[in-house]
Amino acid sequence: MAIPDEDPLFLDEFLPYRLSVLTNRMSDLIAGIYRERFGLTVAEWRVMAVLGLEAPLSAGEVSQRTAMDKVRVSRAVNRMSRAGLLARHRDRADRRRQQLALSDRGRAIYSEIVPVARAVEAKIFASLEPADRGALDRLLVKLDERVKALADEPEMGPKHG
Amino acid sequence: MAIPDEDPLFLDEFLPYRLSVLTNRMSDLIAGIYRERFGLTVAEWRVMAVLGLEAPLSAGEVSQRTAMDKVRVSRAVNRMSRAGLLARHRDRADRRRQQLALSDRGRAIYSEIVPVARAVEAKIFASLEPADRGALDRLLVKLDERVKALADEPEMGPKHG
DNA sequence: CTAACATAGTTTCAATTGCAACTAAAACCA
DNA sequence: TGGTTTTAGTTGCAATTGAAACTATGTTAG
Repeated sequence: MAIPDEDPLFLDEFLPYRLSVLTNRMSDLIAGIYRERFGLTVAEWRVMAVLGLEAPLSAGEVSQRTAMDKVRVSRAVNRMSRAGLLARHRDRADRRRQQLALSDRGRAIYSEIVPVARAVEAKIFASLEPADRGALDRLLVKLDERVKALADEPEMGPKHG
Repeated sequence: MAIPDEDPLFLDEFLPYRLSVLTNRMSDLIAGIYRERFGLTVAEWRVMAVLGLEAPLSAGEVSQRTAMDKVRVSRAVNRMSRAGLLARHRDRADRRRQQLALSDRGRAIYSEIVPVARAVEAKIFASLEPADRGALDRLLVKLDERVKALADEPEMGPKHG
């Protein structure tokens, strides 16, 4: 038999699968909240989150800080600019860049959305003891390092190896 | 000031964000391996994983077991059928359904891919002590339950509330 | 039996995505 | 200085996605 009965692979015990399903569920939940209450996509929320903390930033800097590629940032910035949530000024020193910063309206929404984001996070993690949260934090750090390292290995690398 | 300096929200300390970034990195890594070595997408791998364990299944059953919507399953099944990886037979008792099962060729690839999937999982989780893995397992169960519960709440629900 | 409804799976269509090509501006260098 | 290369950000395009409509079949109620 080709089926390895001795050591079957159950998808719901397979950690990458479980992590993916959980994360997608969580993302959908959160995306729904941002969309409904603020008319923002997750990409836009991320741009807002970094600009709310540190501004002005160039699109490239936003890209690094949000782990989103520059196309996604460009589009999020465009929508937000059209919606009057942020201002873009060409950087005088380097006219390829633009300095991005939240507008008053953007900052107002930022002030509203941050507590909501915290509340959602709190609701999600309410099932975890404080010790569990520390553990989760530690695990995520380890896994993230590991996955980044693996992605850089030639044998496992991204794209064609 | 609109910026809550007292309690700033750092994106890289925000758990939904961190989970999302980690999972996307992991997915990209794994997707690359399946694609390169077996010419399969993640959706196809999932279909293969459940059919390798239990067959025949209908598309709907595959959909439940893989947490993928029926459109995605339909397309994965189509590609796999064209590639000769699985056989579809109309269910005699209910001619709307089809019974899906891996072909010999599908089973051969299944036998090859399962150890690879395990090896990738092992590589990713090699940085974790056995106790850590137990902890991760426990945390994922708790979080998944929690997120599912929240998604069903009217106030947080999916789509328009 | 038949009309209404329900379900399995496919297809259509519009939105999202990201790679690659592009434009504009800077940096390098000979 | 002027040509080549690099970088910031945008746009074109093709692939992916999923909601909603659709087709075919099955079930239920009258």
